[in-house]
Amino acid sequence: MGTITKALDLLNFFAKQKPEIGLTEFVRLVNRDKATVHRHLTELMENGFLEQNPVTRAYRLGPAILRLSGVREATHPLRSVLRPIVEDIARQVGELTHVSLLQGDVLSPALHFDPMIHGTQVAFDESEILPLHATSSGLAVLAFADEDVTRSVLKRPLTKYADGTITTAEELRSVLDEVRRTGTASQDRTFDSEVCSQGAPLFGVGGKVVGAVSIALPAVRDTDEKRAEIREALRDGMVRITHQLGGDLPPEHADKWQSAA
Amino acid sequence: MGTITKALDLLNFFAKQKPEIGLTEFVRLVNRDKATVHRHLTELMENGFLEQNPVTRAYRLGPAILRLSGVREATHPLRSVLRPIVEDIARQVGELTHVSLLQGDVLSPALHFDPMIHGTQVAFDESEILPLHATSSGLAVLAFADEDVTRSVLKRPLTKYADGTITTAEELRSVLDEVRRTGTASQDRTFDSEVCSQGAPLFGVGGKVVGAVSIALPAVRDTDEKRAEIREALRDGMVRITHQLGGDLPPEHADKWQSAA
DNA sequence: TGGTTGGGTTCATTATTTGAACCACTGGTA
DNA sequence: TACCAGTGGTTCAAATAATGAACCCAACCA
Repeated sequence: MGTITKALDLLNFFAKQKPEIGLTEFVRLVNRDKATVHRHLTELMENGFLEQNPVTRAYRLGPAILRLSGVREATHPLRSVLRPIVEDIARQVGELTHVSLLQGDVLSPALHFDPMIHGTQVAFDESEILPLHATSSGLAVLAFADEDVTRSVLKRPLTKYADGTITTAEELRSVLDEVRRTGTASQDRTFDSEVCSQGAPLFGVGGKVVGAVSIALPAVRDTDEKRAEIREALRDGMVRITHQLGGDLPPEHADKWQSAA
Repeated sequence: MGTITKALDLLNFFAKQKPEIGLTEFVRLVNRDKATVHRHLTELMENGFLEQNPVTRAYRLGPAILRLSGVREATHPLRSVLRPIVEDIARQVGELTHVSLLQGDVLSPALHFDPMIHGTQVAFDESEILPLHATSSGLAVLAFADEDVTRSVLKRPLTKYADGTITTAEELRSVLDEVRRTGTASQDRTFDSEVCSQGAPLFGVGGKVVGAVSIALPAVRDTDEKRAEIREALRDGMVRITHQLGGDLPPEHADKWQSAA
């Protein structure tokens, strides 16, 4: 792990629930020497990626992020392109729909929309990083990703998040086979103990997986009919989004989703 | 310059006009060894800060940025808090108004709004980094910043952007004295050869400068009356924004702006 | 066929990162 | 008052990780 990665990794600990993190807490989180962490933090700060709360001395994300996201969105307007499609899917099935992008061996949420037509909702945190092995999005990605992504996921222990989480390599492989057969991943309480979800992969140019679109709903609403309805919506949605991204369905798998269109 | 800074520095070359940059172009831009640049780029990519155009192999900003800006905006809603005030100021004077934040010895645009009521407009690029010595925002910041910021600006040569750019240390110091007296910085064609602007500092907790609010207009519209009108709007605006940010005016200077309220 | 420009890699050398121990401050408390 | 535990931050020798000259490969083109 290079110095750059170590430093950038620090940024991943920020989330909506954790907007400010102090030096000592960081040291505990990453299990590295205090001096090292401190130097990384100050260097990130000098570059505007962090700023320091002047009273608590805790660190928070800095203004450089704002500028960069401005550039990214201005030149590659992913969110604005995705938003109408995602909202459409969400309204169609009446449940929270989100798109995440593959980033190394982890998923980074890009956009979500909840039509809010039910009394209970899934609490989706757009700022939280999603593990590949414990989410339907992640499994949809893994199933169609290069073999080395799967290998790098298996290198680390498969953290158990909820009752349904896959924790063994064999189980994972067999689930991935199933996902490859059907084209969508279906998960029951694998990441959150009250949430079920289904996901479908998204492809970029050349048929490479770039992320996933997924629909999540409270386990209590997860009936068989609803599940079928969601699967159809995802098949349709993943084709639309992939096309919008300028991507191509991998020819050897294309029939799984296109037949639905 | 540490490795982390070198890597993060690469990200600063992206702007709306330059959304994708190849390896060789990067090498030219930063004047470092190709192998080094390549390693930095791939490490940034592994962390999702960059992604690669699969056909041209050029690099562009990656999805990690999106997630981080989501966290930052969710936990420290700067833009959404600033937007109404900035729009109000812009409509009041009828000219482009923007807020930038101090980031090391450079300014990073955070938000801008153009009421678009005239036939010609200033082309403001929210993705471009602003130098401190050549913009009214920068001078407003420098005038009230710690002395070491000024020193670090003077360490490097003062790049000439347009006819009016300040290029000598003496000139800069005398202008800063003037800015400290009046509370606002006024600049005539210092960054762009057709644009005039005025700026006022913004303060955070404890009266530390955190950035600037500034109004820019085509030189042809820059009359004496308009200039006075803008100055008043800025004085009023900087007080409102500083308060919104939870900041305090430095007591020894406060009268310069508050008298206007 | 040879020249150019692009992206990417290798490996010995070198310089930068690292971490144990340290200091300084704050708040609690005996 | 003195002591402790908890912050954030710094130092400097030792070790690891970053560096860059030279290299390869592919595409383009004349």
